[in-house]
Amino acid sequence: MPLPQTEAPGRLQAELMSRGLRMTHQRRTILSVVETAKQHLDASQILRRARKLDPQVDRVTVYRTLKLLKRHGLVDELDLMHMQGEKHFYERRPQRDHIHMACLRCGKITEFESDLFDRLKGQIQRDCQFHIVVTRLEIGGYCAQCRSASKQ
Amino acid sequence: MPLPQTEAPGRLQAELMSRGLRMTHQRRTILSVVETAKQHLDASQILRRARKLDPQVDRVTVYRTLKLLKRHGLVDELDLMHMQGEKHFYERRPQRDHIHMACLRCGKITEFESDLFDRLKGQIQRDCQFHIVVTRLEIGGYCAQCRSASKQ
DNA sequence: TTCCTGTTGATATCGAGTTGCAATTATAGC
DNA sequence: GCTATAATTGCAACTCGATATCAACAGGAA
Repeated sequence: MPLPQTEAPGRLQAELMSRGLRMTHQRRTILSVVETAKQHLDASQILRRARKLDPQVDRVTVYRTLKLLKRHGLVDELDLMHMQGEKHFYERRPQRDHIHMACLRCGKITEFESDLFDRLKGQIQRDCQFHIVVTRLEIGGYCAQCRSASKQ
Repeated sequence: MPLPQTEAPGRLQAELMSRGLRMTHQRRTILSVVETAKQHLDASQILRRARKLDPQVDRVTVYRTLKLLKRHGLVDELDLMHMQGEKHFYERRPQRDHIHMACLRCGKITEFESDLFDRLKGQIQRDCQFHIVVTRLEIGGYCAQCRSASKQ
């Protein structure tokens, strides 16, 4: 019995299709996982979730699909300061770049947008004649909660 | 015949000793490699250079020493946008944080300091109540040379 | 010089990611 | 709706950076 294909195509899927890429069942599954993720997932987490939807999906296909999405600028790859080994995390590329802050004590990841960051990128493009394609600003430190907790 | 131990101890070595850490021959060798590096080196390059000074130095000791230096905030670990596989690169932590720009075409790494970056960090500390320990801003794109080369 | 503890090296191992290749399948053209 | 074909997939073996274990060793305080 075929799975119900009633859900809306999703932005990632529409993007890939408009670029003339084949839309396989596996890709649809992986894209839906990435698209609906509410946190930063690594490749093995994406695989696990994809397998729940379609047990046939292979590790290799996840890696290949992530590489494809990255190459097309549809997802960003994060390291999150290597706080969890050498894992890489993925998120849909947002409209506006943001900064990732990782608390070295509790591990919480916070996101932050800033005009200053946008201006900094503008300065770099101008002063260095460097055409920016992708940025990654990750900050390690201690979040407000952990700071006040350690003061007591 | 013992190697001449006449060279000045070096800042890294002095730092580690002042923190009460044992100064072994291997550590001295690895520190001198890191300290005199004129480019960003990965672990295997550091090993190769260390072995030229002391063929006894083991891979494992290089990894352990780098981890130690990182933990003490004496070196920074860079990914350089993963342009060369999963290698990590190391550099002595500078007085003032800088940005790394990686050209996606020629691979050149450029460094850049900016008041805006310093102000951005200040904003984050203030607005997010986040105590910054380490930052990493890496930018991928196309350098001036490659941009003008591709226009012809 | 001695002793104790931190450090090292050899080996095995881990885990993320990749490669080669035969089998499968999406899709364009009829 | 078929068919052809080129892209995609799954499997297995593999690469490579990094880590764990543990016995042997050595820095440095007393």
